[in-house]
Amino acid sequence: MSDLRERRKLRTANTIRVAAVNLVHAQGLDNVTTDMISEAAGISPRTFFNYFRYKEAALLPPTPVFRQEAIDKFLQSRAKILDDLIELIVPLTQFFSENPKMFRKLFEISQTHPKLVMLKINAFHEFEEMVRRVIAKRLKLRDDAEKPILIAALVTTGIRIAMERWANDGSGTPDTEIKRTFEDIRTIFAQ
Amino acid sequence: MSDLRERRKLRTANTIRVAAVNLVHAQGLDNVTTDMISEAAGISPRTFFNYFRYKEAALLPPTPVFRQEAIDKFLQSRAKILDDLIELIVPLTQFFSENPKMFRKLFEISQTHPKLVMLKINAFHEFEEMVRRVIAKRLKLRDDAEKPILIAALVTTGIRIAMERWANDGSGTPDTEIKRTFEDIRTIFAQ
DNA sequence: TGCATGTTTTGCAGTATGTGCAACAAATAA
DNA sequence: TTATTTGTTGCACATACTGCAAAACATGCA
Repeated sequence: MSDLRERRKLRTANTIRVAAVNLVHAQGLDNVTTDMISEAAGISPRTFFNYFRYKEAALLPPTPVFRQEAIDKFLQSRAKILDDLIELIVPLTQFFSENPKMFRKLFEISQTHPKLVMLKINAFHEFEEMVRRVIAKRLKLRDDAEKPILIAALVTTGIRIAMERWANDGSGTPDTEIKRTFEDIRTIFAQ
Repeated sequence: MSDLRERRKLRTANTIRVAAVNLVHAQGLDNVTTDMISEAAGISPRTFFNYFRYKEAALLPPTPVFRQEAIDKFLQSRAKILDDLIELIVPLTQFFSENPKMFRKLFEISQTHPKLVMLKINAFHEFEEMVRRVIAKRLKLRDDAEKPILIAALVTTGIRIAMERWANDGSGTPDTEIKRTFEDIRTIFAQ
C-alpha cells in the first residue's frame, strides 16, 4: 500500500466531507441527496458509499485516536487517574482548535436535525468505549468491569459538555474549558 | 376523541412493538423488514408508519414523563438537588422493574446492532434534556445556562450506568443500583 | 334506526438510501 | 512493457419512508 494512494484516499474523503458539510449547511439535511454530494465532490454516486457507510457519516469529523506514546505514558503514570485522563484526551481536541471554522459549522449543522444530534451523541459514545478500554488496561481490570465503565462515562460526559461550552462561547481554548468543567463537576459532587 | 379510540391506539402500538421486538430478537435487525413486522402485527405496511416514524422506533420503550405532582415537589424542595433529582427519577424506572423480561429483551437487542445502540444512547439524551429543563426551573435559570446543562448531563450519565448495571447483573432493583452508582461517583470525585 | 361527521387504515405511486457484483480504469511493482 | 493489486463505476435490486386520496370504520345525533 503506497503512501500516495493513502493520501489520495484521505484527500478524496475530505473533498466529500467538505461538499457534504457545505451542501447540508446551505440546504438542510433532508434537501441534500447522496447524488448531489457525489456530484459536488466529483465522484460517482456509488463511490460515495465506498467512503461512507451512510449519508450522515460524511458530516462527522473522523474518529480521533490516541497516539501510542500518549497511551504508554498514561498506562505507566501513578498520578491521579482523572488528571491523567484529561492530559491524555486534551491533545485530541487540537484538531478542533486548529480548524475552528469547520468545527463550528459542523456543530451548527448538528443542531439542525435530530438525526445529526443522534450521530454526535453516538460519536461521543464510541469515544467513551475507547476511553473505557484504556482505563481498564491501566487499572488491570476487564473491559467490562464497573470501575472503567463508570469513570469512562463520567469523563466523556465532562469532555462533551466542555466542548459544547467551547463551541458556544467561542473564546478560550478547548483545554481551558475542559479544566474549568471538571472543576465544576468536583464542586457539584463535593458536599 | 373517545377513550375507546385512544386505548385502541395504545393497544395497536403495543401489538406492533411486541411483534417487532420478538422478530428482531429472533432474526436480527437487518433480517426483519417493516413488511414482516406489519404482517406479524396484523396491520398494513403503510399503517406501521402511522405509528412509528422509522423501523427502529418500534424497538424502544415509550419516552418516560415525570408526573406533575413529582415535578411540583421537586421544584419546591430545598434539600440537596442531587438527592431530589434521584428521588424524582427513580419512579420512572418502575416500568422496567415491573416488566423485567421485556426490558432485558430490549436491552439484549440493543447490544446487537450499532443502530440500536445509537438509539438507546439517543433516548438517554432526550431524557437528559427533560432533566435539564426541570433543573433550570428549580434553579430559576435559563434552559441553556451552564449549571443545568452540566448537572443534567452528569445525573443522566449516572442513571444510564446504573440501569446498565441492573440489566447486567439482574439481582436487586433499579433504585438500589442508582444509589450505589451515585455513591461510587462521589468517591471518584472526592479527593 | 339511519344519516352525517370525524378518524383511522389502506393502496398506490414515487423518491431515496444502501448493497452485491462484475466490469473497468488506474496506479504500482516487476 | 506486462502482471498484479487497488480503486472506481454502472447496474440491478431490496428496503425504508412519504404524500395523497379512497375506503373502511367508529361515533354522535336526529
